[in-house]
Amino acid sequence: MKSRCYCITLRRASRRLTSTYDAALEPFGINLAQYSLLKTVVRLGPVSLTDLAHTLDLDRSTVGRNARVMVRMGLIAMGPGKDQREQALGPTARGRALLAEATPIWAKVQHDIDARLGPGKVEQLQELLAEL
Amino acid sequence: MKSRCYCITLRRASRRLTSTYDAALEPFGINLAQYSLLKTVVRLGPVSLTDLAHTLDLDRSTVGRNARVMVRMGLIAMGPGKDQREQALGPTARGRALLAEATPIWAKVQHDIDARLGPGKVEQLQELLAEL
DNA sequence: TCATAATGCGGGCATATACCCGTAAAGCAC
DNA sequence: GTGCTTTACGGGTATATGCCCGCATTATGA
Repeated sequence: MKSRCYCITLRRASRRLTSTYDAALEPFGINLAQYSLLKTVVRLGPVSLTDLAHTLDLDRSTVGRNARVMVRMGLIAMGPGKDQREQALGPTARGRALLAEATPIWAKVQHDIDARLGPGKVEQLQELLAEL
Repeated sequence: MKSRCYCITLRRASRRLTSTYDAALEPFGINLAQYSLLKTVVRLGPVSLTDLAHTLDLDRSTVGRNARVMVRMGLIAMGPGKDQREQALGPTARGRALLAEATPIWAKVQHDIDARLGPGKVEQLQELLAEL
């Protein structure tokens, strides 16, 4: 139980919290990682895989594969980029709509966490995590 | 960058910290998840997959697969359990030896984190993570 | 005792994630 | 302009992780 390994504690918390978000997003047919990807794609407009990966702090190949799944879902579209080699990712209409629908639920999860931890705690947590 | 999603922040921190531990353990040919599994198997002696999964707060099938990799590595052995259906996992001599070798390095990583965050911060972080 | 329920696993399926290698395209240096 | 380097990807390989289903075994209750 009480593994003193900081990393194990962190990983466990990450899994648990992820599943909370996943459960909340489940009615929309997406999970947290996909929600995050979709939101970023909407925010950055047409964006290359490399830039997206950099923004999300994920490996490019990871983003590429995850994006492909969402292309299959019809939430994201891949078009030609500035180059012959570059892919430009953008949201589809359905992607935008889904994001708009899901965001209030996501916000509720965030709010619930705020409420559970109490004022200032989330900021404290974010700061500590940033220092890691 | 500043994704305000608490979960994304947490996941990112988890990935980053994991890669720190992974890098430190790399000379031993194992990663953090494997180190954690090995340590728990050593601690619990002969233990079933189900109990191990419960202790690690992981899905049983995940533990089963991860353990299989370590059986291939010769660090863990699977034997008959109390039942016909139960598998008993235990460390091999090599597994024990590797754990003993790797633990000081793991401790150094922990210590470095302590030093980086400053006194009390780690406890604070652990508490916050536990409340999630 | 016998049928039903619970337990312990394995395997299939899917996502998430990273690293490495190869290919194609673009940039640069001379 | 030719050749080397950098950039952008795709695909292969591997681990991590969870869920569901099916099978075998054990426990339970009528």
